Amino acid sequence: MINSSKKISMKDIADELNLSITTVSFVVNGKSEEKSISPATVKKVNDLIEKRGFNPNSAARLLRTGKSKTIGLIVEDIGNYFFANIAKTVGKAAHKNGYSVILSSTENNDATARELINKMKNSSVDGFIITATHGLFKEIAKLKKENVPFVLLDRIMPGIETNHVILDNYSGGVQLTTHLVNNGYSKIGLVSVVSQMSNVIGRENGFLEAMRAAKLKVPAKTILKFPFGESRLDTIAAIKRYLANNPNLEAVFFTTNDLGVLGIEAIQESNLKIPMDIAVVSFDDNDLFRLLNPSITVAAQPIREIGTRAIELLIKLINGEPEMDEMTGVTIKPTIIIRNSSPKKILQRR
Amino acid sequence: MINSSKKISMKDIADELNLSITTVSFVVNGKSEEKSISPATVKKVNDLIEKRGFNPNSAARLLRTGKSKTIGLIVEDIGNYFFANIAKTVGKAAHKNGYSVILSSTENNDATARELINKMKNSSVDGFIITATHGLFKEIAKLKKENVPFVLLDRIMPGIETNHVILDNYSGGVQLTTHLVNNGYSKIGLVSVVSQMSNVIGRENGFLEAMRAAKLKVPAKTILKFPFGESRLDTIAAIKRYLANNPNLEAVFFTTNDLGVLGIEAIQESNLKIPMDIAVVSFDDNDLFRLLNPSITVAAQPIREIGTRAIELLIKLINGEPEMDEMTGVTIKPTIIIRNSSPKKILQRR
DNA sequence: CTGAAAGCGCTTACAG
DNA sequence: CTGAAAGCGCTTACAG
Repeated sequence: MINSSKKISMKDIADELNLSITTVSFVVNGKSEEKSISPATVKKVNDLIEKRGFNPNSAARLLRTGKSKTIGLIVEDIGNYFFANIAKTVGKAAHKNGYSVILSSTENNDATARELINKMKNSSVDGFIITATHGLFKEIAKLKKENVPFVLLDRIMPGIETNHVILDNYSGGVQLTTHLVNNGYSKIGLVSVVSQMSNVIGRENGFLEAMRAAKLKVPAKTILKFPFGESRLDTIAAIKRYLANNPNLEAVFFTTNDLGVLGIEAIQESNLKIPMDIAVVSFDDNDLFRLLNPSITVAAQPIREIGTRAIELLIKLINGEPEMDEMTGVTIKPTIIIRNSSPKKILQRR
Repeated sequence: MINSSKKISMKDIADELNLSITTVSFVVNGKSEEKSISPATVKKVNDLIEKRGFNPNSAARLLRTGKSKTIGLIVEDIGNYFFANIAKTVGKAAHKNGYSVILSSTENNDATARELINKMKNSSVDGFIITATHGLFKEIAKLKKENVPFVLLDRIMPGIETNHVILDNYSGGVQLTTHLVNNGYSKIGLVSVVSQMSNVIGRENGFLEAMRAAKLKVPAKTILKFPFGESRLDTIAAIKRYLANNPNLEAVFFTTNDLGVLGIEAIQESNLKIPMDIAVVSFDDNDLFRLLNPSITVAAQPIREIGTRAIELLIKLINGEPEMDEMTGVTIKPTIIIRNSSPKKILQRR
């Protein structure tokens, strides 16, 4: 293919100006002061760069310097409201600091996550923000051992001390549950996801602990858990069955955004009314929870803050600011938003 | 910094095995057959690679070959449901084909978009999927002239023929409006976004044409438009004022997902009931529209199909499959989902 | 104030 | 069946 508009290099600029590549490189990299390049030369170079539309080849630069000015963002599911907005926040801050971001979803699959980390590692990202999956222990340990800058987001890896930015899931679980208890509900079900990750465990333990503190029972059949990636339809059907099998349940606690949405769908399809027939609380917030009638009580995550703290921490790590062996853990409090799906229990029909 | 776990290179492998880098490179790149490397050698090399955890340096490879195996995805707003799911679909397909994706949002800002394209260009992405902004004519024209593989998503650039995957926005606008008309609504307002981009124009023209065909008037004050990036609160306040100023409006057509959500919020805050006080239709679908009571009639975009077609087309372009000067345009039909926000008009209170 | 040259880690045409 | 060597486009220590 004849490419008339061939990419232009520093050599082209240097040749045309009868200068050395060195000099061009100095002005391109803003070192003209430091290297005392004459203002006249600087101007000539800059003018020609402008005219020719020269852009330094980042592969060459990366190969030479080892700095890609790229960060790897690995999330569970970019289609999810929470992670999409994490990506938005991280992306903005990254660009402000001159970084690009390579993004990928793990779909909570260990093999995918491993592959992503390896791939990004040898495409030389300068650092990672990672939403870990359960089986990622070895990879995370390796990143740490290799001094790769990274911060864990949303969940930590039990057994490894790492930089991280997470939510206080336990507290959210306790608060949401206690709120239900205080409003008079005692038969409270839990709909969650099969996971050994710290975020889910935290929410579940918060629920369990609050129930225990209130001396309330949690029979096994009032706990429903889904494997990640269960289809929408199957999930709804299972929740409907669960509701039918637990006719005297007074309230349900959904531990995730996605589950909350499908739970509401299942409740509607079961012709149950919130909160008359069943009260509802959920983790995470979204448009549906806010605008549904009745609106849904939630433990909202301060998404912007989480994203911002993560990228700021990562950039510091990349710049070697904190001592490498000193870990920074940030835990952010959820915002409990009491809405209309969990009022004081007066009477329920079921 | 002492880095005990220094990155291992082909040279290390070659030296340890008393082979040349050439041979190692051949087996790494699966050319052992073609170059008739002895099976014994291949095994030795592969074993050591495994043992040492060698990964080829992609910067070096890129510098040499010019292929980065990375695609650039530029969307309007990754926080938006539509684009988040486009990113998800594109990411999956990309990985399946061995590509990474660099992602960024333009926030509908020309300068940002320009910057992103330039940055990605010199970080040598193999191709682009771009949600264009209005002022991007020059850049798009340049990409085309330089034979950079790219496909425009969601909206085309008037005046340049390019590969693209878009929705039939006009048809969606016509269908949604005609549906309202057929159900007896005549005073129908339009809430849209200030934009000269083809997608918005298409939806608006569809609305206008359907109204004209039905011989219905569209007074100026029943049209409300927002600049991109208007704050949530300001938008809601403006829609409330609009509703108050148009007390005899019978229905509203929202041209985007985000506007539809905020519109519903404004309607709720105005103590108006859908559809009794005002009927509603919107472009795009989401959890809220599906589960709200009443559920909202929409023109849904087949997101997966759009994303899949875009990435498939791009990969073909990167592989030079279609003739470079032959453009492929894909237009996908929206799915009209009639729900409860736009029933046959019996009586309205306002 | 400016330049010649080494080297980052690969791929590949050529040689044997 | 395997290897020596050039070169991709930069950055930077060193020299003058």
